[in-house]
Amino acid sequence: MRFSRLLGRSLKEAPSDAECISHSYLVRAGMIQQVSTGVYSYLPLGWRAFRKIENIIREEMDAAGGQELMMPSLQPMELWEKSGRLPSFDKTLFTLKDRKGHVMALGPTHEEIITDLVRHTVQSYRDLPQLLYQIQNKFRDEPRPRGGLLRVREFFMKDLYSFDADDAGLDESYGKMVQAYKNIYSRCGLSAVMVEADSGAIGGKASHEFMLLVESGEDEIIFCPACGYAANIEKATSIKPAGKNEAMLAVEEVATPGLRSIDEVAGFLNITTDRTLKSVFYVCDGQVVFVVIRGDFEVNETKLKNVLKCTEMHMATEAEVQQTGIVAGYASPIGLEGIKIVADDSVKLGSNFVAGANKQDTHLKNVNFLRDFKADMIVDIAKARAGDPCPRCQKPAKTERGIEVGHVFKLGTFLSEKLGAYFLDREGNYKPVIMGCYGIGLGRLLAAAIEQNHDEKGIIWPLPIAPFQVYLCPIKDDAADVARAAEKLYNNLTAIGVEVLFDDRPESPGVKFNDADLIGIPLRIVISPRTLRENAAEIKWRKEKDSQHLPLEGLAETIKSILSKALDASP
RNA sequence: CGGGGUGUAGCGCAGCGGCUAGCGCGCAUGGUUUGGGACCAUGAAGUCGGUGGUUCGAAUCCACUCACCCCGACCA
Repeated sequence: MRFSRLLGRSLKEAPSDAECISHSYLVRAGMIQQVSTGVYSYLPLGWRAFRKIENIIREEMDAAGGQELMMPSLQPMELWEKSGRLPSFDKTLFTLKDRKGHVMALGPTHEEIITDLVRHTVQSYRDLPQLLYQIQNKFRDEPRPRGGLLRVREFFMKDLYSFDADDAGLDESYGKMVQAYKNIYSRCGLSAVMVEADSGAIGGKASHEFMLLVESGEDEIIFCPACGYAANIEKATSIKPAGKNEAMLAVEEVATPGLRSIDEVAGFLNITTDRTLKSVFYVCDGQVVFVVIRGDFEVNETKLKNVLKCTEMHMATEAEVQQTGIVAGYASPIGLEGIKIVADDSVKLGSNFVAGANKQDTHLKNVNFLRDFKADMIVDIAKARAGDPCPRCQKPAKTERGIEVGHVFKLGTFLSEKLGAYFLDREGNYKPVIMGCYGIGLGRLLAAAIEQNHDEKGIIWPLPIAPFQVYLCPIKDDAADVARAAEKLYNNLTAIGVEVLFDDRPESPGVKFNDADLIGIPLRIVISPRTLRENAAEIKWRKEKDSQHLPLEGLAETIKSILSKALDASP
């Protein structure tokens, strides 16, 4: 490709709305352009990188036994009503009306469609297993798109759905996909970690996410360097350190004027926060729930939502709290009636806690679980903490941030039952197909790759997903011999299948070098009067500082073998 | 959905009652340059987000509205 013909130009200044690196560089390098909130066009350069990723994913899906197919974005609401997942998608679902007033949805995912498809095509255990996938755009009206390509409303996703006759089959399909995913990230030149995950709106049983670890990531993970335990913070557990276990003392009131937060109260009474009980209120499907947890822990809302089995949950507003008669800031589970109380199991770890008195400016000392208050549920709803012991091996756990670039689920049979995807097994029994689903967001993976691979000058593409492999950069190309040598090398490289971006623009060296760094093509070749004096060209990797000179003689072949060596060596 | 913010040339911004709306980058033409975002000259490019109002006069003040951004809620 000749740079002079390439659509899109680089920008010196980042768009003012770019808050993360990948967004800024993608726009500055002329790879994407925003069309609307969370809606982007890909320009040729960005699309080439995208297609590299897409091809790697397709190859791995095929290698794992997947069959590619295509399903519509336009989906009838009836299928969503049938599957019962409408409430969990709710406003996230884009809907529209056809000319007859019939409501349709723009598919946020395709489990409903594929299950319906399988219902018509799979009748016998002989038709199973099936691994079916698609690489298509999906639509979700996100409450808040952000970060350029990291969280958008229209996005490309590879989704594979597995259909098996029994649990052993599901385990096997799941295992194949986990391996395929590891292959994909590694072939893209990226290092991803697999973590245990909450299954969220998709529903189902076991679930894992694949994370690219970057500081700017919006997900937090807990991991154990000693045994390898790793989980999304939404799912993670850690061992809660026991508090002081003393003989129970009599409850007494203590005046705490104006002190509302745990830190203020603990500071005032000169005790540590693990000697206190914290009260938090949520509204779950319209019902107020009182949550009590030891003061040094935070509530993990995902866990809470799961134990309450509710579809909509939010922190109670001031007004909602007051309606229940609770005194905000001084709330207490003691003597509370008519409200569901959920206690974290940390309230059992310790004694003689300080808790609210349900009375303005007052707390209670020496509060003990069971003696002074009870709970409707006593469960683990605490956020796991770095530093606390790992649940597997008891060594201290650590925390990292990451970007979710893949998610796999064991769905089980709830969708096949709802949508009627049944088969006859060997014994003639009528059974629901057992499902799994496995998704990768392509645009997000592209952006995450940049978050993980860049410097202050620009992108540093891993070779396998770079839009071009080589940036050919003649300098002083009004000198006839430079132009001639560059043209020749460009033709030779192209002829043997090397992907070259040929910077044939009449620009100064500084402009070309800076664009080369910004766009981030892995290998840069410079031809100038200086190199021609030695009958050579300068070769430099984007990720490295130093360059070397190689003879022009047979250079195209030399470059090709350097590239294939590098591709083989990539992680 | 709550709070905050921004809409002026392709991009980044200034102008915030006074008449022909500016700057930098980019773009076009010509010339001089050429190993890390060169320089000179000339030039093209704007319904000042939209609607309505106040005023002799509105990019500027007011109201409404739309779009976009940030924080939170929420969310693969």
